[in-house]
This record gives sequence, structure tokens and C-alpha cells, in this order.
Amino acid sequence: MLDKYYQPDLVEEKIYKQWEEDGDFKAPIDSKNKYYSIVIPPPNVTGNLHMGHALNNMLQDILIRFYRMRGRDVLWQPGTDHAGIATEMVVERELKKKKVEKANLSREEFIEQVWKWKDSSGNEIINQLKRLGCSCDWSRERFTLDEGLSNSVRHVFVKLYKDGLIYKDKRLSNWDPKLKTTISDLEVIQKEVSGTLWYINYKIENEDGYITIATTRPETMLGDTAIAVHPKDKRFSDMVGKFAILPIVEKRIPIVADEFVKMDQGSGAVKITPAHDFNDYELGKRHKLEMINIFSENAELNKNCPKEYQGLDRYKAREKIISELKEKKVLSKEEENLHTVPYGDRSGEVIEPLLTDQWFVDAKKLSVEAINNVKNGNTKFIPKNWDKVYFDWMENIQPWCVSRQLTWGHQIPAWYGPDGNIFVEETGEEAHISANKYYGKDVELVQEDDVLDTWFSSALWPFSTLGWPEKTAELEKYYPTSTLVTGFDIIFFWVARMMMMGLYFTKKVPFNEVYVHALVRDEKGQKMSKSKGNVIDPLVLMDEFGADALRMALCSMAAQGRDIKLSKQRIEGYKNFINKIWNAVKLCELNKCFYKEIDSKNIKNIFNKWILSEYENCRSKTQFALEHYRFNEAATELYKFTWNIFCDWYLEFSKVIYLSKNDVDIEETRNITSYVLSNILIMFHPIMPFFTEHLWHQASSILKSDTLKINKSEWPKVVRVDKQDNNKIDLLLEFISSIRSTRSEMNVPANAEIDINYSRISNELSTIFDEHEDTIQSLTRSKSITEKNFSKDEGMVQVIFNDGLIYLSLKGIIDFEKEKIRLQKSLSKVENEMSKINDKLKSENFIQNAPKEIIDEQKNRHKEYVLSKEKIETAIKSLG
RNA sequence: GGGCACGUAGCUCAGUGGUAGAGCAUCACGUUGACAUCGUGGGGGUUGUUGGUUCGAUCCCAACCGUGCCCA
Repeated sequence: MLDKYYQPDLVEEKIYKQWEEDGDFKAPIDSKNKYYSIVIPPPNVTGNLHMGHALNNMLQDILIRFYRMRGRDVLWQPGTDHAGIATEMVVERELKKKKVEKANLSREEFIEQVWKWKDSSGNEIINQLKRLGCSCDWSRERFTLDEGLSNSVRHVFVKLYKDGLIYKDKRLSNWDPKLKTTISDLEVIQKEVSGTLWYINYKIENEDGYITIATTRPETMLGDTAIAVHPKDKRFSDMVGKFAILPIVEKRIPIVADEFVKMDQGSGAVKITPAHDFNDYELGKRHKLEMINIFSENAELNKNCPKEYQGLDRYKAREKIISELKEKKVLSKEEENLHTVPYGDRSGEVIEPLLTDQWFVDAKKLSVEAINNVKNGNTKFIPKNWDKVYFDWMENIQPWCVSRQLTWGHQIPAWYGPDGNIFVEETGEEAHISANKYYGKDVELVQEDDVLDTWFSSALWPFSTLGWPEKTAELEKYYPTSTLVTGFDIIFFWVARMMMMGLYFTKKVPFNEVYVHALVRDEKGQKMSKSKGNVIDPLVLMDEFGADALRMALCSMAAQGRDIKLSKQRIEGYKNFINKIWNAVKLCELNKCFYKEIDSKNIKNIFNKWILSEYENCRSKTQFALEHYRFNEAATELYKFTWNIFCDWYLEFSKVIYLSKNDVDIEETRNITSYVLSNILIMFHPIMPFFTEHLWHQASSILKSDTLKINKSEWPKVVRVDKQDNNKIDLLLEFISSIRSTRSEMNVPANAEIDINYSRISNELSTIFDEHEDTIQSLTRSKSITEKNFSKDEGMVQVIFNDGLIYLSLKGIIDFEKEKIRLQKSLSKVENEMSKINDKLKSENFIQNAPKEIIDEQKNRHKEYVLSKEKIETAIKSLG
């Protein structure tokens, strides 16, 4: 006998352990079934499970378990990435606590510290994924910095370099002065902030006049090398070609014309600092301007500035510049101004565009195939409209800066000779061989200090984790992966880059389908963030409601193209649902249900036929939904069937059968109940793995027992049942509902037994009364069903029902005034509907143009309403 | 500025070219041998606004209003 309640905290861990010990998640390599594979979006080693992870991984787990049950050879490849910046920040913080400064450690010493940290506290998130129930093949767990993956990274870097797709260049890139590294465009967040727009007069050389420029960053004027105006701007046309004198520095700079300048902004003239602004940089290249770098790596002014400014921080410098300009009386105006400022995603620091030597990937060339393969459908986005986002970015792609001035990561496999010549090879030995060839003698080489962007290694994830560049059996069997499940926020960071790398190196797309899911927000629709304090911790929710309830809640809300606003109440609702199933199983235990394969063509009892056909309807819809990533539909279908059909109706019907003396029916009902219940649990298993597994063992006597674990069960196959008599059940359900509704409206106490009377009913209904009297009595709490004409003396109240005349005898209970009001209300409802249909049927346009089925349908509805109307009117009249 | 979503019951959300649904909340009745983590029933909607296409629009189209996100 089952316990009173399901207690997730007592069983989840044990169940998971068992699955793992039994190797249930292991990807088969040798068998020859169709495959299904997913690579996990590798969470960052420093990470903790947040709601986004929970949704993302739960959806993957549903797909993985679903296809495993459908007999596919399944691989869910797990792992983590090394998260260069994030990890360095964490470890630096830890070291500081021990009074150790990173700067005092050698590269090797620091890396050793990071590995130590990773081994002790790095993989927290993996355990959290297990708590969620994720059925990854943990024996294949990978880390972007492990040996195999590092080999792939080096291999790719060298190949791209030799193919001319990676190059080193001095270019303007985003410099994070706090982390002292460059970051890619994608790691820069543009924020709108209010600031000041300063108008400064630059004197024209050898003239009395001046030109007024407007700037939000006056401190950069120390690096100005031109002033630009729009070529069509008449205000300045006579100044173009002349020189202006840069205040403070007192240096002559040209006034140039360029279409880039916006005439209606500021004064119409802008200062140009090519070494510290992306637009100015492009303009500077067009006009061959000098590029003067005025910042150090801390964003302090360097030796290219006047003495008194050197060493000043950029904001201090700004103040000093302003006061000096005021002194010189060349500051003509200050204006409040909204403008965008770039911030570092990780550090939160204002980013400084800086001219530095960096390594770049020629993404433009790689993007061609990446675009084509989405256009031709080799990779499909689901929902489809995400391909627009993908195309938009891909078509405007910029060179990808992949070098980082960090320690933790893949050190770039490039070596410098004494004269600075570069040798890019997979190993130091190979670099030496090339160098020796080049110099004709043995020389000392120094390896590049910089490491690669973490996303560079993540871009190889779908194939590097399978052993590439070796030709492994895994790669052969499971690549291209079937599906990638991810949030839209990393389409650029990750999906796009995997496409480029995958296609270049394997000549195949890395995944056939990309399912892009929503963002999880708080219940007010706000994005969850630590600073807002509105973070809902999935671990806390799992403690409170169990992993399954959380999974079911997320699943039923995972509608395509819509964000999820998660509330506790919703999760609690699914906890209750689990309890409902639990109790249904308990009832089946009491009724001695047992599992046996069924012969669907040979079912005798009408209720059993009916539930099987309802079940099949649910089964096929659920399967379809899961095949098409309609997670919420799958959850809803199963929920509705289980609660509103199986429990609310079928189990109630079955109680009546068990009370009968019909042994054949009882036997069959026990069997069918068990069959349906088993398959409900199997279908729920991908969504709610723990409690379905637990029940499988706890209630093994009544459930399908050919597999020891539900985990190993097969997804149910189609069942074909005779649906001929389903309309009888429909009529019965409708009849019972009408009686219940009338009882309730007449305020008949729920436990009072009543008499049902009828006259002038159809043969169909008459048969139902004959065959299902017990059921009707049980489900309507009535003690008799008798043919009898209306009699006011017996307190008869008419039931609003389409067939015959049905009355409840409510002698002593009935309140005639109340009854009149009730009937009037029904009447006006009916009249309202009738007039709507009447209007339609009267319209010639409708009759001429609408399809025949629709017209017939409306006519039928009309007929039914006419009957109801007559009946209600008679009932009202009879009350006097 | 460009682009993409979204606007349906008090709340959170499904859905459909022909009777608009669910969960939660709410109200009434109820502890009958699975379940009060429950049962039965009720109330609650001008489907953001205005036009257009159509016999018919909540659904398709356009504009507008409002909200959110992405890109510049």
C-alpha cells in the first residue's frame, strides 16, 4: 500500500543515484538504432543553477528521455566551460582572502591555483543538474580546458591561421581597464546615460575666427587629430581644408569633410580621436589621420599627453580639461545630454576603445557557409523567426577579436622569434622546427602570452566533445547533433560561432535543429537579476515542491516565443497534481488492478472502450507535441487527460463497475485501468522523471512490470479502439453534468439524495438509462430514475437538457421564486444565442457563400435552441 | 533610428477564419471508502483602439496606442 503522500525529498536523490549506477544514461556506441543527440550548452564552471539553466536543461532532458523511450540511441553530451574572465575573477578574490596577489604569482603558479579551485568547488553546477534530473551521459563529461578539447582548439587555431582566417593586427578594440583585457563587441553593453555635451571653440589657424565642436568626452581631445564636418554643411564649407589649433596641446589639426558627421547634432562639427573611438577610427583611416593613443591599460593618461596630465585617471583628466578650457575661455556652452556609453558585461566598467595588438578571426569569410546552411534548411531554427536575428547578425559580422589578456584559458599557440617573426604551430616543438628552418639556426622562441576567448573553444563544442579531430566512433555516430536547445541571448555568442566553426572544420552543420526557448522572468515579468533581488532560486523551489513539480511548471509554461513568468503558486499547483496521480494509483491498488497487455479489438465494456480511445487521443497528441517542441501542449494534454478525464470520469465509472457482480467487466476494468495508468506514467516520465520512477517501484503490482524501471520503458504505441459507442458516453456525461448543475443551482445540499423523473425521451437516452442506471445514480447522487409526467405537487424542477423532459423531484426543497429566476436566466441565454444564429441564417450572403457544413451546423444549432426554448417556456408556465 | 515579439477573465497564460478555454484567485454546497494537496457547481470576457479583406475576424492585413526585447 502506498504512503499517504509523495515525498520528493526522501526519494529523488536515491533514484538518481540508481539510474547513474546502472549506467542508464550511457550513450550506446555499438548498437545500430537511429540516433538522437544533444550537446549541453556548457554552463560555466563558476556557475550556480539559475532558472534559465533549469528551463534549458529540463527541456533537453525531456527530449532526451522521450527519444530514449522511443528506442533511439541517445547521447546527451555534458560538460562545462572554463569561463576565462569569470573564473579568474573568482580565484583572484579567493586568493585575496589569503592575502595573495595575482601579480606576485607566475603564470604557472596562478594556473595551478585555478585548477585547485576548480577541483574543489568548480563543479557545483553539475550536481545541481543532477538534482534537476538531467540524464546526461556523465561518463563523457568534458571541460573546455581538458586535454582533448585543448588539442582541438590548437588544431583549429593553427589551421585557421595557415588558411589566412586568423591574423594578428593592431586595431581598435574594446578594452576593459578594470580587467585589463580586450573583450569582444558582444561582451560590451551599450547603456543610455545622461551626461554633458560640452561645446569647445577651436581657433582657426591664422585667422580670427574659430570652429565650435561638441563632445561628451573632452579628455580625449588630447588625442585629437582632426575636426570633421558634413560636406554639405554650409556653415562650415569655407573652413574645410583649413587647420584648427587644438587648445591646451596647441597643435594644428586639419578640418575635414565626411558624410559620417550628423549635421543636426551638437554644433555640427566634431573632434576626431581615431585612437579612441570606433567611428573616428574609420574616419581616420579614410582621411589618413595620425592615431595618437593617450591611455594606458588602466585608462590613465600616458606619456603622449602634456606632462601635467600624465598619470591622471580619465575622469580626473576630464575635470582638469574642463577647468583649463574655462580658464582659456574657449568653453562656449554646456548642455545636458543623453548618450550611450559602453560598459563591460563582466566588470561593469566603462569600456575604452584602445589601439592594441590583437588576434582576429576573419568571421566574414566563415559566415558565408553559416548563412547558406540556414537558408537551405540544413539547420532549422524553431521558432522559425529567430533565423532573422541570426541572418541580421551574420550578414553584418565584424572581425572577431579572440585574444584576451588573461591567464586562464588556451594560451595562443604562436611563438615569436628574436626579430618578432611569428610561428603558429600546434606545439612548441613544431614551432621550433619551423623557426629553425626560417632562421637557418636554433633560436629562442617566446610563446604569445594571450589566451583565447572562451567562446573560441565553445564554438568547437559539438564536435570537440566527440573527440574531433580524431575520427572517433562517437563522431561518426552522433554528429551532426540532432537538436541544440538554447536561449536567444546566445545566438550570436555561441550558435552562430558553432555554425561557422562546425561547417569549416567538419563540412557539416553542427546541429539539425536549434530550439530557441524563452527567458524565465519573475512573476511581474521583470528579468531576474541579483541586483534587483528578484531571483527565484530553482534549488529552493525544488526543496519546497520537488524537482518534478518545478519541471512540470516550467514545461507547461514553455510556449514557443513567449517569456515565462514564473510564480510559486503555479508550481504548487503541479505539486497538487502529483498528489492527485498518487492517489489515483492508490485507488487502483485498492481495486486490485493489474497489468496485462490488452487486445484492443476485444474490449467489451463501453467505459473501457471509451477511456482507451480518449487515452489514444492523448497519447498521439502528446507525442506530436514533443516531436514538435510544443512542450506546453504536451504538458497540458497529459494534465487534462489524467485529471479531467481519467480521474474525474473514468475512475468514478470504474467504482460502479467494481460494485457490480459482473466479473468479466471487473477483470477487464482492472486491466484497462492499469494499462492506461501505466502509460500515463510512462508519458509523464520525460517531464517528471522522479516521481514516475518512484511509483513504478512502489506500485509495481498494478503497473506494467516488464521493465524494472520506468526509465527503461518504451514509449506507448498506437492503440486502435472501436469509437462507435463514444457518443453514448458523451450523452451520459452531458446528462450527469446537467443534473449536477441543476442540483447546485437549486441549492440542493451536496449530500442529499434526489429522484430523477423523465418523460418523452429518445430511444438513445432511454437505453442509457437502462444500461447505466447505477452509474447515473452514483454520479448524480440520486436514488431513482423513473418515468413520470410533470407534477407540481412533487416539487419538480426541470433540468435544462436537450433530450426529452427531465425533472428533479425536490419536494420540500424547491423555492418556486428561485426556480423561476433560474429558468428565466436560461431562457435569455438561449434567446440570445438564437438571435445570433437567426441573423446569420437570414443573411443571404451567408447562405450563398458559406460552406454547406457550416450552414447545416448553424441550422442544427438553431433547431436545438428552438426545442430548448419551448421546453423552458413550458416549464416557466407550469410554475404559474 | 532599424528590427522582432506581445496586448484574450481579477492574476498567469493557452487557443482558433464559423459555440473563446485552462490554472490560480473568488463565491456556494460538500468530508460519500483514492485524493480537503480534494469533489461538485456558479459568477467573471466589447479578445488594446480604429479601419480594411471576408458571407463571417479574437484569428489575416494596415494604422494607431501601450509593453518588452534585440541591434545601431
